Amino acid sequence: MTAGTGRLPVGERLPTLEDVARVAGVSRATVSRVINGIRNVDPQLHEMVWNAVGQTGYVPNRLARSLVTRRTGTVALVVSDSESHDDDPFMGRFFADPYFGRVVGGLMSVLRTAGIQLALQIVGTEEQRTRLVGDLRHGQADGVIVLSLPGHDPLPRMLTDVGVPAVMIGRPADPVPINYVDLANDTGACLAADHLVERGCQLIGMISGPADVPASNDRITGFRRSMARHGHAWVPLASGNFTQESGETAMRTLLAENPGVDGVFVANDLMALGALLALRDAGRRVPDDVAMVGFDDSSAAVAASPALTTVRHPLEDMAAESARLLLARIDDPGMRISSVIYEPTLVLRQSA
Amino acid sequence: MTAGTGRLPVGERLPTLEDVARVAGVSRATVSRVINGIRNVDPQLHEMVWNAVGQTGYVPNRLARSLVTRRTGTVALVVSDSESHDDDPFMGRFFADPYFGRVVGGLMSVLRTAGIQLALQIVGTEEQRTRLVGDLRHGQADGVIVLSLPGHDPLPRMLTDVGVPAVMIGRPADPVPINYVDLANDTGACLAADHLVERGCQLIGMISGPADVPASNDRITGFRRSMARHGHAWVPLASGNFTQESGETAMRTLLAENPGVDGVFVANDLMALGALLALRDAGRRVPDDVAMVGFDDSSAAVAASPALTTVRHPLEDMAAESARLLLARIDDPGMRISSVIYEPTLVLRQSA
DNA sequence: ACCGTCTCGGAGAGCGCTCTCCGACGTGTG
DNA sequence: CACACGTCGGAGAGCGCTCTCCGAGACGGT
Repeated sequence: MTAGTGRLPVGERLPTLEDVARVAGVSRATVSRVINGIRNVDPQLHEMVWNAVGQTGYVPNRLARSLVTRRTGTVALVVSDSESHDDDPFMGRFFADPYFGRVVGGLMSVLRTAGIQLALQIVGTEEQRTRLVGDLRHGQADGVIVLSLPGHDPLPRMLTDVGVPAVMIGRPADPVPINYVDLANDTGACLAADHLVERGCQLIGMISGPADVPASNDRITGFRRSMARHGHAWVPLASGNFTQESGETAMRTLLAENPGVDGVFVANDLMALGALLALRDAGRRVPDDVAMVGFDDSSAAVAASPALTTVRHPLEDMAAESARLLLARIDDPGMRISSVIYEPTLVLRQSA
Repeated sequence: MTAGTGRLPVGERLPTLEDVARVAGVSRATVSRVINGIRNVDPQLHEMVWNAVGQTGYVPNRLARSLVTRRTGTVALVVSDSESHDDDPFMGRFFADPYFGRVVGGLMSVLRTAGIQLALQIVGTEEQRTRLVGDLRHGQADGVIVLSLPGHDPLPRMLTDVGVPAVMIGRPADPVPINYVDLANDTGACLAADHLVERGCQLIGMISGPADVPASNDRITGFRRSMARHGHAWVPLASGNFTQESGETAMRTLLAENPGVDGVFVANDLMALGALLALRDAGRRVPDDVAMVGFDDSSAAVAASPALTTVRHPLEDMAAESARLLLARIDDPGMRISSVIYEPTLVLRQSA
């Protein structure tokens, strides 16, 4: 606990372009040209200007610049949650999940080299959504990365309607002409199903996420399709909400309804962790009695015991790609809308 | 893959204050007053203005407003890493760690209700640091939350020198007159030591983090102090870097050098996870042969098997508090510098 | 010697907003 | 009836920057 006054540089006006111009003995325009490296300026003036910049300690004011250039050097990361409202504890869970961090990490790996900062926005209410779109139209950010949460979100449509450069991570629930980067979730589920079947499992169940999340839904359909191909028209299914607890509960349900289950595909690693607990409680060994395949290849997968065989989700790469896509889109607004789908791979460990 | 033109509202200029004024038949100043709810404006004009706003679909331009008010409604979250440089893979690890997400979640819980957005900045190089400070002086953000990484970081000092409102999460390595929010790491370590001793452990070791991180260092000194008080002047120590792998390695080292170890305090849960693996490999049961206490109470702690007894680190609360502190500081720049230290608690589970 | 042509720097008009004046008007007082 | 006083809206000067003109000068061709 130290006391202090905060030493505000009261009245100490920061040097402006005008000041630099005065010191260098040229006009504002010339300084601006030099600073922005534009065209042919006499080398001598060029040097005088840089000297003046050094002398005054001038730093351009990004705000003022943005006002006229309509470029901010900022990309917004909006976490849109159309269902929940302001103080929803759900958001806490969301941020604690590695998903968020991995996305941010992937985005930043591209953005930071481009010198662009990420502005995090959470929108829940209708009003916030409208305000966000309004701000974006004004060029508050050069573009936006949308992370869509459960439910049918009106935001993607609103964004495309006003022509704001946008890229979604994860396919939008409703068909919207928007760039997106996604994982072939169905293929991933197929991988899991194939592996469990090849392993000799006879009764294979699935623990799914909420059906209204496209990614989750795709995993279900992919799994069912693959299982059907292997001659299992019907598969036992229990659903959770991607949390560990829900995975535990779902596993118990599955076990109760299908005591003979000897293989299970869990739609994300966190739920798989919970499922593992439930199996242990039930006295089933993994993988001997029940084989398990997770999804995401998160750090939880290697931390689990037994370590989880899981479908690898290259989230960082996808986030990085979405950043690249957005940047390209910003540079060329006429760019046609395109999306890139990543193929998942199966990572073999001990659980199956 | 859909094709489209991106529907830019070319030439469709957004309505400005001027436009609203024209429609309402008043002056710009009056519209501004109404929009900002200032002073006594004739109720009739008041209504006319709001009608005009509705008619035109006017949305204030935050940039333009910020330019004159010197307020942006943005707080910067800077992750300062004085040691590493641009493409350091370390950052990837950092973001994937729940630490980052928990901090963001805590910050946002406060900021979003205040209608403030978070701008994420990563600064590695000297140049980036200077630029950041320059931008901040210009009011690019109203204040900044600093997340300090390993090493002695010059950023806190730079920030206070120019009088930018700033709050650190985690005590600065060097004494700097800056607001910060921290955890009583030493107390937490004492808690762990006391518990292991009370449990009857005879030879208690520690797996620490890097010594140059203040938080990590405090855990070491706290642990040593408490152990000394219990009559153990010397304690076996192995250090890691907070990753799971490093925890595994450290545990092996500890085991090799002190085969009789029957208790271990691990400076974070992630390393504890690794240590658990190493112990299993070595055929030691937890907690029967070796008792273990972790630190953080992260999701990894409950996911581990056995579930980890750990020191709870109320990171979300701390982040929220730091946001509150910053907001207060922004409102009242003369506020004296103060810091708040949180007390950790021990969460008992199975590992000890 | 005259006239395009080209190079390069300056003047100045904004970008969209806020906020300080200042003047107009209405009311109460000597 | 003249004057002070208070209320409220408008004019206009910025905030710090960019960028489009435009004019001055240099240069070469006829």
